[in-house]
Amino acid sequence: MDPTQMLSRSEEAEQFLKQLSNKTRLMVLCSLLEGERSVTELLDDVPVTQPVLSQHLALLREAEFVATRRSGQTIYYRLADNRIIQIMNLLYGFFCADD
Amino acid sequence: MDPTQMLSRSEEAEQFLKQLSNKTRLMVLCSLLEGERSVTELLDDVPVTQPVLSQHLALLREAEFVATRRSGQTIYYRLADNRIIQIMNLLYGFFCADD
DNA sequence: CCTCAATATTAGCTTTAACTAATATAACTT
DNA sequence: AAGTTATATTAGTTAAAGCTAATATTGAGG
Repeated sequence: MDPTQMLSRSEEAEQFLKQLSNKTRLMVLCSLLEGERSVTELLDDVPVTQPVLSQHLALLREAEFVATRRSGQTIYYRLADNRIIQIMNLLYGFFCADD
Repeated sequence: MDPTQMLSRSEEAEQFLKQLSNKTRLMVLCSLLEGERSVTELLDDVPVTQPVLSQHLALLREAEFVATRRSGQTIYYRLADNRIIQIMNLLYGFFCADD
């Protein structure tokens, strides 16, 4: 591969991985692997304060890893990137299998 | 999964991903996908200075993502973690396919 | 032994990520 | 309209990652 392209591909991949490299975001994504969840439901699963969760959700939205739908005051999050599903399944196998 | 375990699994996964989340390290690992490489050979492939490359190699060694073998003054690096091969192949598909 | 080539390490600086605390917005409920 | 629940945002601080520049180590060859 030509060097300029190799560099820019690795920068994209770096960015992608960094957006994933956080325990709170991983727990959120893992929870969403099972299906749609409201913020309150996520707060039950993930041991963080509400503002911190909200900040991580904002990042996941900006990365377009997740999408949302509103129903009244409740906002439901779901996975929106097939690459995330693939990576999360791999990571699940590495770190969470046989539990 | 029990909450304490979920947290510790996500911390492990976070750590694992962070060690991967760097363009230089990704280029190194990508190069090593094709086989063993000396530091000098890696320097030809990866656009960084020698000390920077060496720092990233140290991190990859500590993570045990790579292993080394010495031959005279030359040190050869190779992939040493099957999880890395799997993730790199996935990332290659996401970011480098059809080039 | 002295020098050169290959590789590694350390210190200092800058940038980026993540947390806390406080506050804001938006939509139901009475 | 006022209160309450659900969610988001912002400012400020701290900690971690990455770079540059300088220097150290290790092995080979004369």
